[in-house]
Amino acid sequence: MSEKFIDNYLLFQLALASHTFSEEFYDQLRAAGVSPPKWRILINLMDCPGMYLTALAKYALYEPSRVTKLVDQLVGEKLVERRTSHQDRRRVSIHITARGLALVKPLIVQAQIHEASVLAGLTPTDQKHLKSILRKLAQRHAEDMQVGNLKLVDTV
Amino acid sequence: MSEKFIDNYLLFQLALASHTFSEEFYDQLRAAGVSPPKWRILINLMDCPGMYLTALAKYALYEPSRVTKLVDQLVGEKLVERRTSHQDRRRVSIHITARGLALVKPLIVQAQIHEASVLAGLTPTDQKHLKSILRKLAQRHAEDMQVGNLKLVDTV
DNA sequence: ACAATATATATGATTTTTCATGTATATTAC
DNA sequence: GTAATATACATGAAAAATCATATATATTGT
Repeated sequence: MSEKFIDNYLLFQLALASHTFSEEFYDQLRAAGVSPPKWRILINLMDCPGMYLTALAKYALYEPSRVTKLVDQLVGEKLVERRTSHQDRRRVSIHITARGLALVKPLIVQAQIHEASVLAGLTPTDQKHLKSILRKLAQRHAEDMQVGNLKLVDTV
Repeated sequence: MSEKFIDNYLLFQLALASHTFSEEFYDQLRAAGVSPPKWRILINLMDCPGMYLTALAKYALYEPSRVTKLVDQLVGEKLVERRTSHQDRRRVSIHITARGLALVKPLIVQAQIHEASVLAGLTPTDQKHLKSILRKLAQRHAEDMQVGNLKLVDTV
């Protein structure tokens, strides 16, 4: 029972929880032929269609140059498309296609079922506390990344 | 204020929290010339010296073949060493060297200071709840991975 | 004891990811 | 209006990570 540093170190505890449950779900994703990075891009575009590439990168937690390449692939599969902004011709807004939606929608259902199975391991009180605390922690990301006041989409 | 799927999806909330705070600390690590994967290996060996490679992989959340390569590098830097087990000659136990300890110890202090700064954003009650819930969630990893009854070290 | 199977780690090819830099457009300062 | 700077995204070389498989040793069943 010797107490290890790791076991009470918040960053490790968060990484462990995130890793454990994400890998569980990623197995389901891969079975459906979707790589985890593609899922992360598609689900963010579902929530916020037409997001600019940079905003998408911040929300999906990837570097912009990586998102460029992921989008290249997704465009090749006709799951998303690029549109150059007319307001600012440097910017590219990314749109999920009907095909992309058709792929991602059933996965959202699976994700919700899986999430429920994870939460089922906690008491209802713990469930509420966890979500509430994670929301508070998320505000720090918004501040650090200036995600809050970021221009997200191409409003024509 | 439209509620997005992502913002209330546990796996994303966990990934976001983990990513945000880990990246904060990784900046400090890189400033000290230590890559995040090397830190993860070293800190786990600090907690449990002589761990077998497979056990180390499970605790550090990496695939065994990746740990082989990380250990190769760390051996090259004389931060760890490999020892073949006499009980089971397939197994390799990894030991942190004095040089490795000297490198990692000050980083632990930095990690604790950083962790405190993260927790400072929460009320004491939330802090307690968060750690307690994350411990409960960690049990699932132990079960899934059979980390609990795994033979960890080379007991000579 | 022997064959068949399983486990621990390593290896090398392939794929991903990162890092530094390039190109185009926009913004700011003068 | 022009030069200087900043921003958005893309590109390509380099580094890292993954995947399938190899090798060595252990374990199991007969």
